Parts: sequence; structure tokens; C-alpha cells
Amino acid sequence: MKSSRSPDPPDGAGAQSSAPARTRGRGLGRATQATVAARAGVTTMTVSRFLRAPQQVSAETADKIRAALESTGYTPNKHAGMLAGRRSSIVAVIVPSIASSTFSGTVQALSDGLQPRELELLLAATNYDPQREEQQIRAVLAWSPSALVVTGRTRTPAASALLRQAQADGVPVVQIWDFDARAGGFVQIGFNHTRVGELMARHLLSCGHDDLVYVDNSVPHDLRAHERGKAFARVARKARARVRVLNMPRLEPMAAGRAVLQQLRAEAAMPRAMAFASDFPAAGAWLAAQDAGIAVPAQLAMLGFGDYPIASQLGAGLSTVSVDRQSLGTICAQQVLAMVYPESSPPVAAQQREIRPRIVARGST
Amino acid sequence: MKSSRSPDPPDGAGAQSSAPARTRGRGLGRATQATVAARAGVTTMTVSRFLRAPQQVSAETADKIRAALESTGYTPNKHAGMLAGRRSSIVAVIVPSIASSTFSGTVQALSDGLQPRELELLLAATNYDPQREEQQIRAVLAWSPSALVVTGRTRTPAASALLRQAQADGVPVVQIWDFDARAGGFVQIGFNHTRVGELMARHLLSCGHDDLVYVDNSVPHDLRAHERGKAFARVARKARARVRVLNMPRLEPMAAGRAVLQQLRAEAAMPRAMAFASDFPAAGAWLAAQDAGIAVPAQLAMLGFGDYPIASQLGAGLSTVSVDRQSLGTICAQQVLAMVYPESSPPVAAQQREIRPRIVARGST
DNA sequence: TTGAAAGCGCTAACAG
DNA sequence: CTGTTAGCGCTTTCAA
Repeated sequence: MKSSRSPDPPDGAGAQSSAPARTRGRGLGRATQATVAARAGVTTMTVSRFLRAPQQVSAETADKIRAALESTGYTPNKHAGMLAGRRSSIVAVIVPSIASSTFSGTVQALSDGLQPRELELLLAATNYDPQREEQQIRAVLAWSPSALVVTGRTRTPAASALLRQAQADGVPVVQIWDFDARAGGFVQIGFNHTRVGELMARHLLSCGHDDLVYVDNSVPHDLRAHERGKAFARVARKARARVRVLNMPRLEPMAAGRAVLQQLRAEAAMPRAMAFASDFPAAGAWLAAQDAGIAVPAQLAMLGFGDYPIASQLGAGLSTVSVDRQSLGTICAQQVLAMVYPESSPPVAAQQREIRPRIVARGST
Repeated sequence: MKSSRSPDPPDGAGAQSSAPARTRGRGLGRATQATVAARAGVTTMTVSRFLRAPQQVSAETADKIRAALESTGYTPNKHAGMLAGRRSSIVAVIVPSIASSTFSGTVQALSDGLQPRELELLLAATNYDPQREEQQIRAVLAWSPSALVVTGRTRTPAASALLRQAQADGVPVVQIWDFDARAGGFVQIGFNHTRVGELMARHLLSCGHDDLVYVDNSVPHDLRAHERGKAFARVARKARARVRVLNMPRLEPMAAGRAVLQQLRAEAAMPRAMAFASDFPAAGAWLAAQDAGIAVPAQLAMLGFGDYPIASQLGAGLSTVSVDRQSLGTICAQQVLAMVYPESSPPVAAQQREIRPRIVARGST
């Protein structure tokens, strides 16, 4: 059984204990393929092969290796595997925020979709800071990810250059949460925020309102919310309606929505219809309206965005715009798989990559 | 300028274009330290040194290297760095769910806390499946993380063994979201769920109620919610109150809370006080109660868990149990830093690691 | 302050 | 079916 073919396995070729012994050399001290190979009386190549293509190894040898694997408590070292094999099984994902339900549903679906192929998620949150995004792109690229998923289409020039470079180097890049036919360069999975703003304005206009407010997010770099607001205002003005775009105070979103409504009442500046950057401020305002005895929609129509669970729970329901965040994540996962394993994963149809927002008309409009 | 000291840099020693050229050899095709070294007329060692300890390199050389770095578009290869240097800058985090606000707030705070030290987050979601957790622990360990953060104290024996082994191999392990003085082995940051259940029951009892319902989560492996429910029932029974533990239907949480309330009304089985596995079903039930004209708290007292933003927004407020999810994440980050960089990061006081849940009494009780 | 040598753990390519 | 050789890109150690 004794063998000295392998170059100095950390565990020693003749280790006796069933618990893996650890000796501190230069390495991590864990069992390596060399340790396993020594135990099984084969070379590391055979162990490596067994691990990746067991059918190429004879049954006998396989049994010995299995036993050795077991008794050494071998854990592969993916860094070494990556270095030698240039396949990293890491998918890097950069989103503005982890805590916001906006992105967490998508990330969850993405994670679930990648799980079967044993791709792991390297996740970073920019907190809507473009500088930080740039740093994070740089940082995750150092891990040679199999794919890189980023949020939105606007970023610093340097960040864009990094993405282009990465793509040129063979790292698939997917942009999510935004879809702009004119923005080329990377695969996009998302929806058009201008279109959403237009949709929202047209919905309220079609209900007969001509005094509108759009309550925008006050996060400076939530450009997508601003884009919806701008489109909303443009359409409203075109229809000769009165329209104001307000910024919410920088509070927790529901509290911010509540505060906006209270402010408008205090100033006797109430509009007849309000649209919000998301369902959460809309819900806060809805609850404030209820507390104040304002009849919705008779005195005030309200329209949210996102179709979060809360929207269907408020009284007769909060009207909103639905974008399927979860399926966005699922489609993103499919797209990533299609790019990483083109032979074994079906491509995603171009038309699937554009998520269709739609008005969900409930009791609040 | 021409040099052939370095072993065959991918980019070639004399590349002219400002954009880094790429030729496919065995490697990734990206510029490596060898590429940079060749451009700067030094060895890779000097480049490596410059990158990690610039002050050890002469100003002249530093300038040359900086220029070469720039012109080659060098991106480090962290796998190679890890393999040679045994430092991975990856922190692995395994949570039951990414989408649930329960964990996403904590993960966000953890991510923010690790950001300054340039540690990146490898995130996995178990979806409350113990088998999947075991796989994921195995998978992330292959990346030799600097630290491993797991959720809760209950897992498969194999998973526990993996964690113990990892810790023995020098990987710091932190358990979050649970705190049990008897559960040794790993650092814990969290709170005691039994204590929370007791707290909830005592609060309702102290309001004079003797007919209680606990609405439990129906996710089979959300053991922590069950633990709260069991403690709740025990305390209630001890006080000779009537107490029922109900499972919510498997719906979206707010909808599930609404459904439970409707069911109880339909069966004419309404209690006088209800406690919920979280604020979301509580909020759903609160809204249903409001729709049904049930006076809260006069006819029905309601108590949530988690102190999510919605709790403070409902009418006179939903009473709840506050546990600071964000500070849990922040403290976890500090703990990880203290374990990864013991010389430069202050230790976390033991007493800080136990998060104190407290009743937030609002208008619903 | 800089360099040479060796090796981290693994896999591609080629032999046998 | 199994082994040999070489090398992925970086850092450690030691020497100059």
C-alpha cells in the first residue's frame, strides 16, 4: 500500500487515523488530491478524472478512490481547479441593493435557476453608488467569473469599459432590470422604464384625471425611477393635464409615502391622482389617506409600481404596474446558462428577454 | 525595451497597441503579472510586490509599473493569488432565503460591513432545505472562504461535521439568527427564539387575554418559527389560558394571514388575541380584520414579529417583537473581521452577540 | 530594493 | 484505463 509516487502529500502516504490528519506545510493543511491518490494507490490524475468523469475510471479503482475520498475528508480546491482548467463556476451579480424587495426576488430566482448547474453566486450591492459599482465590477472580475450580471444600463465610463473588456475576454455579461433597444453591447433582460412611466400616466389620464402627481424616489442614482417619472410627466403634459413631480423624503419607503401625502394635505395641495415610484410609498400614502378619511379612488386615485404582495392586500387593492421580478431572475438564469454552456442549454428567445410591464387595475384607480 | 526574461507573457513583450491584445494560449488570454512585468522591464516579483506593498518598491520602478498596469488593462487573478498565498477574501454566507426581508436586511448589513475590507460575499440560499444546505456548505468550502456564515443551529449531522471540520482547518464559522447558550461549537450571533415566544405570550397574557392563537409558519423547516410557537403555547397553557397553534396556508405571507383570519371567522372560532410568526401574516390579518369591521384591539388583539416597516404603518400600529436584523448583520461583519484579521480588528464583546428581542407595544394590543 | 527558484492544487495534452 | 509532463498566475522564501 505504501507508495511514494506522489510528490509529498500533506497527509503523508501512510497516515493511519480515520480522521484526516493535518500538518502545516505551505498549503492549507487540508487533504488534496495527492493525499487521496496516495491512499488509493493511484496518481492524482486518476483521482482528478474520477472526480470529473467517473465513467472513465475502472470500477475497482473507483472503489478505492471513493474510500480514500471518504477517509481523507477531501474537499476540492476550486481555486486550483479554476487556475488549471479555466472554469470558475462563479456567477457574479451586482445589484443596487440586497435588502430591497425589488432586487431580492430577482436574485433569489437567479440563484435558484443556477443551483442545478452548481454555479455559485458572488453577490455585491452598490447601494446606488456608481463609484462603488465600478470598484465591484473590478473586484469580481478578478475571480474570473463564468458570467457577470449587472443592473441597469447606466454606469461610469470606466465601468462600461471594464464590462466591454470582460466580454471581449470571453466573460458573458448580462444587464438586468432595464431594456432599451438602442443600448447595445450587452444582453439585456428587463423592461423599458420610459414605457412604464407612459403607461402609468395614460392609465390615470384614461380614468379622467387631469391633476397628477408623480412621487419619485429620492435616491439620487435610482435613474430608472427618475426615467419613469420623466416619461410620466411628459405624457401628462402632452395631454394638457397638470402634473407635478415630487421627491419623497429620505425615509423608509412606506413612511416616505405617508409623509408625502400628509405634506400635500397640509399645504392644501392635494392632486386628484398620484403615481408612485413603487408600491411601498404608495401603500404608505394609501394608509395615510385612509387615516385621513380620504376616499380612494373617489377623492384620490393612487397608482403604485411593482405589484408587490402588499398591493393586493390594501382594501379593494392598490392599482399598480406589474413586472415579473421573479421570472426576470429565472430568465436571467437561463440566459446565463445558455451563454456558459451553449451546447447543453437552450437559448433564450430575444422576445423573452423583454419583460412586459402591464397595468394591474385594482380598486385604487 | 524588449525583454525576454519573463516566461512567455500572453501579451508578448513588445505589444504595441494601447488596447491589450489577446492571444489564446492555455491561459485566460488576459494580461498577467508577467505581461505587466515585461512592459515595465522588471520581474513578476516586483509587480507582485508593488501590488501588495507599494512602499517596498522604488518610486521610479513604481511609475513604470503603474504605466504598464494601465496600458495592459491588468486584472489580477485572485484564484492564483489564493492558491499561492492562501488568503481568499471570500466570505461565504448561507441563508434560508434571499428574497425574505427577514434575511435580506441582515445580508445587506453584512455586505456593507465587509465592503471596507474588500471581502466579497459568496451567497447561497437553502430554501429551508437541510439537504441543500449540506450541499451548499460543501460547495462553498471548496472556495476556501476566509469565513463561513450559516443560519441557525440545526442542520444535518453531515453538515455539522463539515462545519466542525472547516473550523478545525482554520475557517472561522459564525452562526446567525439563533442564540442558544447550550449550543456550543461555533460563535453565535442572534437571539433566543424560545425567549421570543415566551415574551409574546406574556405580553398578550398581561393584556388580560386568555384565549390565544399562535399562527405558525407552514414552512416545515422554519424551526425557529416553530420554536417560538411552542414556547408561546407552553407559557399560555401554564397560565391556564386557552391556546391554539395554527398553521398558515402556504400562500404569500400577507395573503396567508388574511386567509387565517377569514377562516377563523367562517368557523366562528375567533380568539381574543392572535400572535403571528411574522409581521407579514399579522399585517394581512390586520387588514382583513379592518375589512370585516373587527375592532383592534378591542375585539381582537394582534401581535406580530420582526418589527418590519409595515408594522408601524398600520393604523395605530401593529404591536410586535423587535429584533434588530440590521445590527445583527453589522455585528456579524465585525465578528467576521475580528476572526479574519485578529490583529487589526477589535473583538466583539460576547454580550453584543446576543441580540435582545423586545416587545414594541403599539395600538394593536 | 530587486530577483531566482520553488511550489500552491489541479487539469490539459499526450503517451502508453 | 492510467500515467507523465508541463503549466495555469501568483506568492513565499531566500539570496543578492
